[in-house]
Amino acid sequence: MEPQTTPSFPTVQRLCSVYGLCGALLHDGTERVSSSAIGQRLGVSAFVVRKDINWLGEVGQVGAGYDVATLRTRIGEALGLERTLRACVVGLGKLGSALLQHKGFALEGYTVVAGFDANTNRLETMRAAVPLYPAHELQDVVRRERIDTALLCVPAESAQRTAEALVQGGIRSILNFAPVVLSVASAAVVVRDVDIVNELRVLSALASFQESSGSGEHLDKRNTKGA
Amino acid sequence: MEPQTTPSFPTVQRLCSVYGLCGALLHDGTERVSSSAIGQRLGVSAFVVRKDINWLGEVGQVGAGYDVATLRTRIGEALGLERTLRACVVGLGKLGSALLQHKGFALEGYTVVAGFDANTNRLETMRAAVPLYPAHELQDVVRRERIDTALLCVPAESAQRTAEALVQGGIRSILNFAPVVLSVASAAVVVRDVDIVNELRVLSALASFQESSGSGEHLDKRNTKGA
DNA sequence: GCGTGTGAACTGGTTCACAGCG
DNA sequence: CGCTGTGAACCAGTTCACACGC
Repeated sequence: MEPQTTPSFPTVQRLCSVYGLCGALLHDGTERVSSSAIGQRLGVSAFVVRKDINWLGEVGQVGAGYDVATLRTRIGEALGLERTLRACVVGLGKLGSALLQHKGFALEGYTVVAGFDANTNRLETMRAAVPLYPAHELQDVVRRERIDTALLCVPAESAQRTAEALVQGGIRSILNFAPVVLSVASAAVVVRDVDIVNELRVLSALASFQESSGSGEHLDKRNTKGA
Repeated sequence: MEPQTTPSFPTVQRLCSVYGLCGALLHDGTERVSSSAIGQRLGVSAFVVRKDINWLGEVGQVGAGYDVATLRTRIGEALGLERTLRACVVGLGKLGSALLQHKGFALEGYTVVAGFDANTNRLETMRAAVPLYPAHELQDVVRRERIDTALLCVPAESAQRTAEALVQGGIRSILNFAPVVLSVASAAVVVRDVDIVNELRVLSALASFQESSGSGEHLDKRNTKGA
Protein backbone atom coordinates (compact mmCIF):
# COMPACT_ATOMS: atom_id res chain seq x y z
CA MET A 1 0.00 0.00 0.00
CA GLU A 2 2.25 2.72 1.20
CA PRO A 3 5.88 3.14 0.15
CA GLN A 4 8.09 0.98 2.33
CA THR A 5 11.45 2.71 1.88
CA THR A 6 12.23 6.24 0.83
CA PRO A 7 13.44 6.09 -2.76
CA SER A 8 16.86 7.31 -3.81
CA PHE A 9 17.27 10.94 -4.70
CA PRO A 10 17.66 10.36 -8.46
CA THR A 11 14.50 8.29 -8.37
CA VAL A 12 12.57 11.13 -6.73
CA GLN A 13 13.81 13.51 -9.38
CA ARG A 14 12.85 11.30 -12.24
CA LEU A 15 9.45 10.46 -10.80
CA CYS A 16 8.78 14.19 -10.53
CA SER A 17 9.69 14.53 -14.20
CA VAL A 18 7.42 11.64 -15.09
CA TYR A 19 4.64 13.33 -13.13
CA GLY A 20 5.11 16.46 -15.19
CA LEU A 21 5.27 14.49 -18.41
CA CYS A 22 1.99 12.76 -17.56
CA GLY A 23 0.40 16.18 -17.19
CA ALA A 24 1.58 17.14 -20.67
CA LEU A 25 0.44 13.83 -22.14
CA LEU A 26 -3.01 14.19 -20.60
CA HIS A 27 -3.20 17.67 -22.05
CA ASP A 28 -2.53 16.16 -25.50
CA GLY A 29 -5.15 13.50 -24.93
CA THR A 30 -2.69 10.60 -24.73
CA GLU A 31 -4.11 7.89 -22.51
CA ARG A 32 -1.51 5.16 -22.45
CA VAL A 33 2.27 5.25 -22.45
CA SER A 34 5.10 2.72 -22.30
CA SER A 35 8.26 2.83 -20.23
CA SER A 36 10.36 3.17 -23.38
CA ALA A 37 8.29 6.12 -24.59
CA ILE A 38 8.72 7.82 -21.23
CA GLY A 39 12.42 7.08 -21.29
CA GLN A 40 12.77 8.66 -24.69
CA ARG A 41 11.00 11.85 -23.66
CA LEU A 42 13.07 12.10 -20.50
CA GLY A 43 16.40 11.09 -21.93
CA VAL A 44 16.85 8.06 -19.69
CA SER A 45 16.70 4.32 -20.28
CA ALA A 46 13.45 2.37 -20.14
CA PHE A 47 15.01 0.22 -17.42
CA VAL A 48 15.27 2.99 -14.90
CA VAL A 49 11.80 4.22 -15.73
CA ARG A 50 10.39 0.80 -14.90
CA LYS A 51 12.44 0.51 -11.73
CA ASP A 52 11.39 3.95 -10.59
CA ILE A 53 7.71 3.39 -11.29
CA ASN A 54 7.94 0.00 -9.70
CA TRP A 55 8.81 1.63 -6.44
CA LEU A 56 5.17 2.72 -6.34
CA GLY A 57 4.02 -0.89 -6.43
CA GLU A 58 2.25 -2.38 -9.44
CA VAL A 59 0.84 0.27 -11.69
CA GLY A 60 1.00 -0.82 -15.33
CA GLN A 61 -0.94 -3.39 -17.29
CA VAL A 62 1.69 -5.95 -18.15
CA GLY A 63 1.29 -6.17 -21.89
CA ALA A 64 0.13 -2.63 -22.53
CA GLY A 65 2.07 0.03 -20.71
CA TYR A 66 0.71 2.50 -18.19
CA ASP A 67 -2.52 4.42 -17.96
CA VAL A 68 -1.35 8.02 -17.94
CA ALA A 69 -3.95 9.34 -15.53
CA THR A 70 -3.45 6.51 -13.06
CA LEU A 71 0.32 6.81 -13.24
CA ARG A 72 0.17 10.50 -12.53
CA THR A 73 -2.13 10.05 -9.59
CA ARG A 74 -0.04 7.28 -8.08
CA ILE A 75 3.14 9.32 -8.33
CA GLY A 76 1.38 12.36 -6.93
CA GLU A 77 0.13 10.40 -3.93
CA ALA A 78 3.43 8.69 -3.26
CA LEU A 79 5.50 11.88 -3.45
CA GLY A 80 2.96 14.17 -1.83
CA LEU A 81 2.52 16.34 -4.92
CA GLU A 82 -1.25 16.51 -4.80
CA ARG A 83 -1.54 19.20 -2.15
CA THR A 84 -1.18 22.91 -2.89
CA LEU A 85 1.62 24.68 -1.04
CA ARG A 86 1.81 28.36 -0.18
CA ALA A 87 4.90 30.03 -1.62
CA CYS A 88 6.56 33.43 -1.51
CA VAL A 89 9.24 35.15 -3.56
CA VAL A 90 12.02 36.82 -1.60
CA GLY A 91 14.10 39.42 -3.43
CA LEU A 92 12.31 41.17 -6.28
CA GLY A 93 15.17 41.89 -8.63
CA LYS A 94 15.04 40.74 -12.24
CA LEU A 95 14.68 37.06 -11.49
CA GLY A 96 12.43 37.48 -8.47
CA SER A 97 10.00 39.70 -10.38
CA ALA A 98 9.93 37.22 -13.23
CA LEU A 99 9.03 34.37 -10.88
CA LEU A 100 6.47 36.48 -9.05
CA GLN A 101 4.67 37.23 -12.29
CA HIS A 102 4.97 33.74 -13.67
CA LYS A 103 1.57 32.17 -14.16
CA GLY A 104 1.71 28.43 -14.15
CA PHE A 105 2.92 27.76 -10.65
CA ALA A 106 -0.76 27.68 -9.80
CA LEU A 107 -1.19 24.71 -12.10
CA GLU A 108 1.71 22.94 -10.52
CA GLY A 109 0.72 22.83 -6.90
CA TYR A 110 1.90 26.20 -5.74
CA THR A 111 0.10 29.41 -4.85
CA VAL A 112 2.33 32.45 -4.63
CA VAL A 113 0.93 34.49 -1.75
CA ALA A 114 3.55 37.16 -1.07
CA GLY A 115 6.65 38.99 -2.26
CA PHE A 116 9.45 40.56 -0.22
CA ASP A 117 12.19 43.06 -0.92
CA ALA A 118 14.58 45.19 1.13
CA ASN A 119 14.11 48.15 -1.20
CA THR A 120 10.89 49.90 -0.13
CA ASN A 121 11.10 52.12 -3.16
CA ARG A 122 10.84 49.14 -5.40
CA LEU A 123 7.87 47.81 -3.44
CA GLU A 124 5.93 51.00 -4.06
CA THR A 125 6.58 51.22 -7.76
CA MET A 126 5.92 47.56 -8.52
CA ARG A 127 2.57 46.28 -9.57
CA ALA A 128 1.82 42.77 -8.43
CA ALA A 129 -1.15 40.46 -7.99
CA VAL A 130 -0.08 39.54 -4.46
CA PRO A 131 0.80 41.63 -1.37
CA LEU A 132 4.38 42.88 -1.18
CA TYR A 133 6.20 43.37 2.11
CA PRO A 134 9.48 44.96 3.23
CA ALA A 135 12.21 42.50 4.09
CA HIS A 136 12.15 43.16 7.81
CA GLU A 137 8.63 41.72 8.05
CA LEU A 138 9.78 38.48 6.46
CA GLN A 139 9.77 36.29 9.51
CA ASP A 140 6.42 37.53 10.82
CA VAL A 141 4.58 37.34 7.54
CA VAL A 142 5.90 33.85 6.80
CA ARG A 143 4.55 32.70 10.13
CA ARG A 144 1.27 34.57 9.96
CA GLU A 145 0.51 33.53 6.38
CA ARG A 146 1.66 29.96 7.02
CA ILE A 147 3.97 30.04 4.02
CA ASP A 148 5.48 26.65 3.17
CA THR A 149 8.04 27.49 0.54
CA ALA A 150 10.32 30.39 -0.37
CA LEU A 151 11.85 31.16 -3.74
CA LEU A 152 15.00 32.92 -2.64
CA CYS A 153 16.26 35.44 -5.20
CA VAL A 154 18.30 37.84 -3.08
CA PRO A 155 21.97 38.73 -3.76
CA ALA A 156 24.61 36.27 -2.60
CA GLU A 157 25.64 38.46 0.34
CA SER A 158 22.20 38.44 1.96
CA ALA A 159 21.20 34.88 1.09
CA GLN A 160 22.37 33.14 4.25
CA ARG A 161 20.97 35.82 6.54
CA THR A 162 17.63 35.81 4.74
CA ALA A 163 17.45 32.04 4.85
CA GLU A 164 17.86 32.14 8.60
CA ALA A 165 14.96 34.58 8.92
CA LEU A 166 12.84 32.24 6.81
CA VAL A 167 13.70 29.30 9.04
CA GLN A 168 12.85 31.38 12.10
CA GLY A 169 9.49 32.10 10.52
CA GLY A 170 8.84 28.38 10.23
CA ILE A 171 9.38 27.84 6.51
CA ARG A 172 9.36 24.21 5.33
CA SER A 173 11.41 24.42 2.15
CA ILE A 174 13.59 26.85 0.22
CA LEU A 175 14.50 26.97 -3.44
CA ASN A 176 17.68 29.02 -3.48
CA PHE A 177 18.73 30.89 -6.62
CA ALA A 178 21.56 32.81 -4.97
CA PRO A 179 25.01 31.58 -5.98
CA VAL A 180 25.93 30.26 -2.55
CA VAL A 181 25.21 27.01 -0.78
CA LEU A 182 22.95 27.69 2.17
CA SER A 183 23.71 26.04 5.46
CA VAL A 184 20.52 25.55 7.37
CA ALA A 185 20.69 24.17 10.87
CA SER A 186 17.18 22.80 11.17
CA ALA A 187 16.75 19.34 9.70
CA ALA A 188 13.06 20.14 9.30
CA VAL A 189 13.76 22.49 6.41
CA VAL A 190 14.50 21.24 2.92
CA VAL A 191 16.84 23.35 0.81
CA ARG A 192 17.66 23.08 -2.83
CA ASP A 193 20.19 25.23 -4.65
CA VAL A 194 19.75 26.30 -8.25
CA ASP A 195 22.88 28.13 -9.34
CA ILE A 196 22.41 29.34 -12.89
CA VAL A 197 25.87 30.83 -13.19
CA ASN A 198 27.37 27.52 -12.15
CA GLU A 199 25.23 25.77 -14.73
CA LEU A 200 26.83 28.00 -17.32
CA ARG A 201 30.26 27.02 -16.07
CA VAL A 202 29.38 23.35 -16.27
CA LEU A 203 28.10 23.89 -19.78
CA SER A 204 31.30 25.63 -20.70
CA ALA A 205 33.39 22.82 -19.25
CA LEU A 206 31.42 20.12 -21.02
CA ALA A 207 31.70 22.01 -24.29
CA SER A 208 35.42 22.31 -23.72
CA PHE A 209 35.82 18.55 -23.26
CA GLN A 210 33.57 18.01 -26.21
CA GLU A 211 35.89 20.04 -28.42
CA SER A 212 39.14 18.51 -27.27
CA SER A 213 37.87 14.95 -27.64
CA GLY A 214 37.66 15.31 -31.40
CA SER A 215 33.89 14.99 -31.86
CA GLY A 216 33.86 11.54 -30.31
CA GLU A 217 33.46 10.69 -26.65
CA HIS A 218 30.47 11.15 -24.48
CA LEU A 219 30.26 12.24 -20.87
CA ASP A 220 26.59 11.79 -20.25
CA LYS A 221 25.98 15.54 -20.63
CA ARG A 222 22.34 15.89 -19.78
CA ASN A 223 21.63 15.23 -16.18
CA THR A 224 19.19 17.73 -14.78
CA LYS A 225 20.03 16.96 -11.20
CA GLY A 226 19.63 19.98 -8.98
CA ALA A 227 19.71 22.94 -11.24
CA MET B 1 50.43 18.25 -17.69
CA GLU B 2 47.13 17.82 -19.36
CA PRO B 3 44.21 15.87 -17.89
CA GLN B 4 44.55 12.20 -18.76
CA THR B 5 40.94 11.07 -18.40
CA THR B 6 37.76 13.07 -18.50
CA PRO B 7 36.48 13.38 -14.94
CA SER B 8 33.07 12.12 -13.88
CA PHE B 9 30.13 14.40 -14.25
CA PRO B 10 29.68 15.08 -10.52
CA THR B 11 33.37 15.96 -10.35
CA VAL B 12 32.99 18.50 -13.15
CA GLN B 13 30.06 20.06 -11.35
CA ARG B 14 31.85 20.33 -8.07
CA LEU B 15 35.03 21.69 -9.62
CA CYS B 16 32.95 24.39 -11.27
CA SER B 17 31.52 25.27 -7.86
CA VAL B 18 35.00 25.34 -6.36
CA TYR B 19 36.05 27.65 -9.19
CA GLY B 20 33.23 30.01 -8.30
CA LEU B 21 34.03 29.79 -4.61
CA CYS B 22 37.65 30.70 -5.29
CA GLY B 23 36.45 33.81 -7.04
CA ALA B 24 34.44 34.80 -3.99
CA LEU B 25 37.33 34.03 -1.65
CA LEU B 26 39.73 36.13 -3.70
CA HIS B 27 37.21 38.94 -3.60
CA ASP B 28 37.28 38.73 0.20
CA GLY B 29 41.05 38.71 0.21
CA THR B 30 41.39 35.10 1.41
CA GLU B 31 44.59 33.61 0.09
CA ARG B 32 44.69 30.06 1.38
CA VAL B 33 41.97 27.48 1.90
CA SER B 34 41.78 23.87 3.07
CA SER B 35 39.78 21.01 1.59
CA SER B 36 37.60 20.87 4.69
CA ALA B 37 36.81 24.59 4.48
CA ILE B 38 35.84 24.18 0.83
CA GLY B 39 33.75 21.16 1.70
CA GLN B 40 31.88 23.09 4.35
CA ARG B 41 31.05 25.97 2.03
CA LEU B 42 29.91 23.58 -0.68
CA GLY B 43 28.06 21.12 1.49
CA VAL B 44 30.19 18.13 0.56
CA SER B 45 32.82 16.09 2.38
CA ALA B 46 36.48 17.07 2.43
CA PHE B 47 37.29 13.69 0.89
CA VAL B 48 35.54 14.38 -2.37
CA VAL B 49 36.98 17.87 -2.53
CA ARG B 50 40.49 16.43 -2.32
CA LYS B 51 39.71 13.70 -4.84
CA ASP B 52 38.25 16.19 -7.26
CA ILE B 53 41.10 18.65 -6.97
CA ASN B 54 43.54 15.81 -7.22
CA TRP B 55 42.29 15.07 -10.69
CA LEU B 56 44.10 18.28 -11.70
CA GLY B 57 47.41 16.84 -10.51
CA GLU B 58 49.23 18.17 -7.50
CA VAL B 59 48.04 21.62 -6.54
CA GLY B 60 48.16 22.10 -2.78
CA GLN B 61 51.02 22.49 -0.36
CA VAL B 62 50.83 19.32 1.68
CA GLY B 63 50.76 20.78 5.15
CA ALA B 64 48.98 24.02 4.40
CA GLY B 65 46.03 23.75 2.08
CA TYR B 66 45.61 25.36 -1.31
CA ASP B 67 46.59 28.73 -2.68
CA VAL B 68 43.25 30.16 -3.78
CA ALA B 69 44.51 31.99 -6.86
CA THR B 70 46.50 29.00 -8.09
CA LEU B 71 43.63 26.63 -7.45
CA ARG B 72 41.25 28.79 -9.41
CA THR B 73 43.62 29.09 -12.33
CA ARG B 74 44.31 25.37 -12.45
CA ILE B 75 40.62 24.52 -12.45
CA GLY B 76 39.95 27.16 -15.07
CA GLU B 77 42.63 25.75 -17.36
CA ALA B 78 41.60 22.15 -16.89
CA LEU B 79 37.91 22.78 -17.52
CA GLY B 80 38.34 25.43 -20.19
CA LEU B 81 36.67 28.17 -18.16
CA GLU B 82 39.21 30.87 -18.89
CA ARG B 83 37.94 31.84 -22.32
CA THR B 84 34.97 34.14 -22.89
CA LEU B 85 32.04 32.66 -24.79
CA ARG B 86 29.48 34.51 -26.85
CA ALA B 87 25.94 33.92 -25.63
CA CYS B 88 22.42 34.84 -26.68
CA VAL B 89 19.04 34.75 -24.98
CA VAL B 90 16.21 33.18 -26.97
CA GLY B 91 12.68 33.99 -25.88
CA LEU B 92 12.27 37.32 -24.12
CA GLY B 93 9.43 36.61 -21.76
CA LYS B 94 9.77 37.23 -18.05
CA LEU B 95 12.70 34.92 -17.50
CA GLY B 96 14.44 35.70 -20.78
CA SER B 97 14.31 39.46 -20.14
CA ALA B 98 15.66 38.96 -16.65
CA LEU B 99 18.62 36.98 -17.97
CA LEU B 100 19.21 39.44 -20.79
CA GLN B 101 19.48 42.29 -18.32
CA HIS B 102 21.49 40.38 -15.78
CA LYS B 103 24.89 41.96 -15.28
CA GLY B 104 27.40 39.53 -13.96
CA PHE B 105 27.54 37.03 -16.79
CA ALA B 106 30.31 39.26 -18.09
CA LEU B 107 32.34 38.51 -14.99
CA GLU B 108 31.78 34.81 -15.43
CA GLY B 109 33.12 34.18 -18.89
CA TYR B 110 30.09 35.06 -20.96
CA THR B 111 29.24 38.02 -23.17
CA VAL B 112 25.59 38.28 -24.08
CA VAL B 113 25.58 39.53 -27.67
CA ALA B 114 21.99 39.12 -28.85
CA GLY B 115 18.36 38.52 -27.92
CA PHE B 116 15.61 36.84 -29.93
CA ASP B 117 11.84 36.72 -29.76
CA ALA B 118 8.99 35.67 -32.03
CA ASN B 119 6.89 38.66 -30.98
CA THR B 120 8.09 41.62 -33.06
CA ASN B 121 5.92 43.93 -31.01
CA ARG B 122 7.87 43.03 -27.92
CA LEU B 123 11.17 43.59 -29.72
CA GLU B 124 10.19 47.15 -30.56
CA THR B 125 9.02 48.12 -27.11
CA MET B 126 11.93 46.55 -25.24
CA ARG B 127 15.01 48.47 -24.32
CA ALA B 128 18.18 46.41 -24.25
CA ALA B 129 21.92 46.87 -24.31
CA VAL B 130 22.33 44.32 -27.09
CA PRO B 131 20.73 43.94 -30.55
CA LEU B 132 17.37 42.15 -30.62
CA TYR B 133 16.25 40.05 -33.57
CA PRO B 134 13.02 38.35 -34.66
CA ALA B 135 12.96 34.61 -34.19
CA HIS B 136 13.09 33.76 -37.88
CA GLU B 137 16.59 35.23 -38.12
CA LEU B 138 17.83 32.98 -35.35
CA GLN B 139 19.83 30.54 -37.41
CA ASP B 140 21.50 33.21 -39.56
CA VAL B 141 22.43 35.51 -36.72
CA VAL B 142 23.83 32.67 -34.62
CA ARG B 143 26.08 31.73 -37.52
CA ARG B 144 27.05 35.27 -38.48
CA GLU B 145 27.77 36.39 -34.92
CA ARG B 146 29.55 33.13 -34.10
CA ILE B 147 27.42 32.60 -31.00
CA ASP B 148 28.61 29.74 -28.82
CA THR B 149 25.83 29.40 -26.28
CA ALA B 150 22.09 29.93 -26.10
CA LEU B 151 19.97 30.52 -23.03
CA LEU B 152 16.70 29.02 -24.18
CA CYS B 153 13.67 30.61 -22.52
CA VAL B 154 10.88 29.95 -25.01
CA PRO B 155 7.61 28.17 -24.14
CA ALA B 156 7.64 24.38 -23.95
CA GLU B 157 5.83 24.02 -27.28
CA SER B 158 8.50 25.83 -29.30
CA ALA B 159 11.55 24.63 -27.40
CA GLN B 160 12.42 21.60 -29.54
CA ARG B 161 11.86 23.48 -32.81
CA THR B 162 13.95 26.43 -31.63
CA ALA B 163 16.73 24.17 -30.45
CA GLU B 164 16.93 22.63 -33.90
CA ALA B 165 17.31 26.07 -35.47
CA LEU B 166 20.11 26.82 -33.01
CA VAL B 167 21.88 23.60 -33.93
CA GLN B 168 21.49 24.44 -37.62
CA GLY B 169 23.11 27.78 -36.92
CA GLY B 170 26.11 26.02 -35.44
CA ILE B 171 25.54 26.58 -31.73
CA ARG B 172 27.90 24.75 -29.36
CA SER B 173 25.87 24.56 -26.19
CA ILE B 174 22.35 25.22 -24.93
CA LEU B 175 21.08 25.94 -21.44
CA ASN B 176 17.42 25.01 -21.64
CA PHE B 177 14.91 26.54 -19.24
CA ALA B 178 11.84 25.18 -21.00
CA PRO B 179 10.13 22.35 -19.13
CA VAL B 180 10.93 19.69 -21.70
CA VAL B 181 13.98 17.56 -22.32
CA LEU B 182 15.51 18.53 -25.63
CA SER B 183 16.62 15.82 -27.99
CA VAL B 184 19.49 17.08 -30.06
CA ALA B 185 20.86 14.88 -32.79
CA SER B 186 24.33 16.37 -33.10
CA ALA B 187 26.82 15.03 -30.59
CA ALA B 188 28.78 18.25 -31.05
CA VAL B 189 26.20 20.23 -29.10
CA VAL B 190 26.04 20.14 -25.33
CA VAL B 191 22.62 20.56 -23.76
CA ARG B 192 21.67 21.08 -20.18
CA ASP B 193 18.14 21.30 -18.87
CA VAL B 194 17.15 23.54 -15.97
CA ASP B 195 13.53 22.86 -15.13
CA ILE B 196 12.49 25.19 -12.34
CA VAL B 197 8.98 23.80 -12.06
CA ASN B 198 10.39 20.33 -11.65
CA GLU B 199 12.73 21.62 -8.97
CA LEU B 200 9.66 22.81 -7.11
CA ARG B 201 8.12 19.36 -7.41
CA VAL B 202 11.28 17.76 -6.07
CA LEU B 203 11.27 20.21 -3.22
CA SER B 204 7.68 19.38 -2.48
CA ALA B 205 8.39 15.65 -2.54
CA LEU B 206 11.39 15.97 -0.25
CA ALA B 207 9.38 18.09 2.16
CA SER B 208 6.66 15.48 2.09
CA PHE B 209 9.07 12.68 3.03
CA GLN B 210 10.59 14.94 5.61
CA GLU B 211 7.24 15.36 7.31
CA SER B 212 6.20 11.73 7.27
CA SER B 213 9.52 10.54 8.66
CA GLY B 214 8.88 12.26 11.97
CA SER B 215 11.67 14.84 11.93
CA GLY B 216 14.32 12.14 11.70
CA GLU B 217 15.74 10.64 8.54
CA HIS B 218 17.82 12.29 5.95
CA LEU B 219 17.75 11.84 2.19
CA ASP B 220 20.72 13.93 1.26
CA LYS B 221 18.44 16.80 0.20
CA ARG B 222 20.86 19.27 -1.24
CA ASN B 223 22.36 18.08 -4.46
CA THR B 224 22.58 20.86 -7.00
CA LYS B 225 23.03 18.54 -9.93
CA GLY B 226 21.51 20.03 -13.05
CA ALA B 227 18.60 22.11 -11.86
C1' DG C 1 5.02 -10.81 -29.18
C1' DC C 2 4.97 -6.64 -26.81
C1' DG C 3 5.92 -4.60 -22.48
C1' DT C 4 5.83 -4.82 -17.36
C1' DG C 5 7.85 -6.60 -12.99
C1' DT C 6 12.06 -8.05 -10.64
C1' DG C 7 16.06 -10.56 -8.90
C1' DA C 8 21.10 -10.75 -9.97
C1' DA C 9 25.39 -8.88 -11.82
C1' DC C 10 27.99 -4.77 -12.61
C1' DT C 11 29.88 -0.28 -12.64
C1' DG C 12 31.76 3.65 -10.73
C1' DG C 13 31.48 7.20 -7.33
C1' DT C 14 32.03 7.95 -2.45
C1' DT C 15 34.09 6.77 1.90
C1' DC C 16 37.79 5.50 4.52
C1' DA C 17 42.57 4.84 6.18
C1' DC C 18 46.98 5.97 6.09
C1' DA C 19 51.44 7.42 4.07
C1' DG C 20 54.19 11.53 3.70
C1' DC C 21 55.66 16.29 3.73
C1' DG C 22 55.88 20.98 5.71
C1' DC D 1 50.88 17.96 14.19
C1' DG D 2 47.84 19.52 10.32
C1' DC D 3 46.50 18.69 5.90
C1' DT D 4 47.26 16.88 1.22
C1' DG D 5 47.64 12.87 -1.90
C1' DT D 6 46.04 8.19 -2.94
C1' DG D 7 45.22 3.17 -3.06
C1' DA D 8 41.66 -0.06 -1.24
C1' DA D 9 37.02 -1.13 0.56
C1' DC D 10 32.39 -0.03 0.27
C1' DC D 11 27.97 0.88 -1.36
C1' DA D 12 24.25 2.60 -4.32
C1' DG D 13 22.28 3.07 -8.54
C1' DT D 14 22.13 1.37 -13.09
C1' DT D 15 22.12 -2.29 -16.34
C1' DC D 16 20.88 -6.57 -17.79
C1' DA D 17 18.22 -10.92 -18.37
C1' DC D 18 14.37 -13.31 -17.98
C1' DA D 19 9.68 -14.76 -16.17
C1' DC D 20 4.95 -13.80 -16.82
C1' DG D 21 0.42 -11.70 -18.26
C1' DC D 22 -2.28 -9.54 -21.99
